Amino acid sequence: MRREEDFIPSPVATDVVIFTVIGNELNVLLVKRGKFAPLGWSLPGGFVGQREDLDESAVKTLREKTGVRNVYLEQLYTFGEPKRDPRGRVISIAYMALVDAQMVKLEKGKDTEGIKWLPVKKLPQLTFDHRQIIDYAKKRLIWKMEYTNVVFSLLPTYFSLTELQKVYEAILERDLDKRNFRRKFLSTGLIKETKKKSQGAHRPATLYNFAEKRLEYITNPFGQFLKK
Amino acid sequence: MRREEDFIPSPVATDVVIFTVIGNELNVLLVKRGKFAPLGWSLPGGFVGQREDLDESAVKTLREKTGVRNVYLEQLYTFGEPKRDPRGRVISIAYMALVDAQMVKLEKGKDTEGIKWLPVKKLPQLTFDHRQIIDYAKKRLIWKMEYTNVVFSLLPTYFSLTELQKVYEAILERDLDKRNFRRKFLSTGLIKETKKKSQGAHRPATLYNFAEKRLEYITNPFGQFLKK
DNA sequence: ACAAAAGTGTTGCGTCTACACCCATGG
DNA sequence: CCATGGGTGTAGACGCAACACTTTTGT
Repeated sequence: MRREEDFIPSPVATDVVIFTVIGNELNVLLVKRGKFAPLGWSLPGGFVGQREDLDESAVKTLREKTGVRNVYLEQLYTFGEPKRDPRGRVISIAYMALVDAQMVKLEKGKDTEGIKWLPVKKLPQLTFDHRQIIDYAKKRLIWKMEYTNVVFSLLPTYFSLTELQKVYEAILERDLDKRNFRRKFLSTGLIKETKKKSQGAHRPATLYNFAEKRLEYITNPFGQFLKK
Repeated sequence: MRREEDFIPSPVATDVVIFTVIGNELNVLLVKRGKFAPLGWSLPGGFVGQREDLDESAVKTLREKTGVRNVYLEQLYTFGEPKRDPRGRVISIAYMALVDAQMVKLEKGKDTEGIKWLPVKKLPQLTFDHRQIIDYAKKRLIWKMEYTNVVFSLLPTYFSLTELQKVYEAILERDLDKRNFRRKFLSTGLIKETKKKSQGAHRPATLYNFAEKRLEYITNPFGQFLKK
């Protein structure tokens, strides 16, 4: 069925789009390649080991760059256009991870000059097809925000409804109605009121936490989760 | 970042879940491996060539087995569990294709004893993790049926509303209300009435065709496309 | 007392669901 | 004329969008 020459294997890598929300903006973690060409900002990633599961490879990248584990991680898509890497063919399995920025300590690798959160709306030029991968990841994230409770990965354990709403607004890039948002979210049963209150200069907000920190599809009622 | 030994590349293959609807049932195309172990029913697939795009590789498999081209084809997910293939590590990029069974002429490959449509609800034991791949593909298909017009790939150019409904019912595995189905589908503007009529023993049905044979997300109104 | 953020209900509109009978044709 | 599948409308329930003021706290 296939020609013999075709059986020569290609290197396989994983690249991880790590998102977080900082100050009302969606940010992505990028590393500046400083040692090997092509230089410039890239997604963190690495080759998949011989005996390594694909998810493991992505988890390892995530742990090496951010120090976090046990966060939301999802396989997105596999990019394999033969010329996507100018140095030779590499097939890349893209992952998306969602983290609470407060939990992250950025750790520079030895091949990299820098590692930084950059706002998705104002990205510099990126190496390879990484811009395309991020665009795809963002679309998927928007979808997931509307139909699932993935948002829990972007927030600390205790949070106010306003903080929750701000995360949605940052990612959907539109304002939501406060009363409708609260009614809708509370009716899902995904979050529980706690006895804690926020502290600060103004009226303290009731803090909530998630009933279950695992991915749930919102089927109540069915239909788009958030309209306006 | 990665250990040297990890750079040894693994073979990469594509496996294609080819669906069609035959007689009110969703079917999948399987080949019976007759030459090389492990013997038994498998998804059609092949290794990705050195200079071959991933989509191309899937298209090639599809063409070799069914003779069709220009049908709906979508990358699904990449399976890479190190022991998924007992002969050694193979990373497999799964695709889903949708075809109109009438357009297909099954073509036996030289490594295969047989090639056959089998109903998804009563599959025999499959080799590797192919059962899992089909289960995943089916979930994705159900989703796409509800939110997009992918159904056009499963039907001939001209079709009646009843035929259209039967395809939905086969895949969603539930009955739909005839009046609601018609109203809903017609209101999307995705199909056009034609002057043709079906022939047969009873009252002739008006035949329709698709306004555009490209994938459209149904955003009218937003929300689940088909309830009951 | 004032600034700032938290919190709270109602109404109108549109979409979805459930449901039963007549129509056109071939045999 | 009968069997078979094609084709049609309405009413009630429910979810969604729009909208503005009061409360609580720290300073």
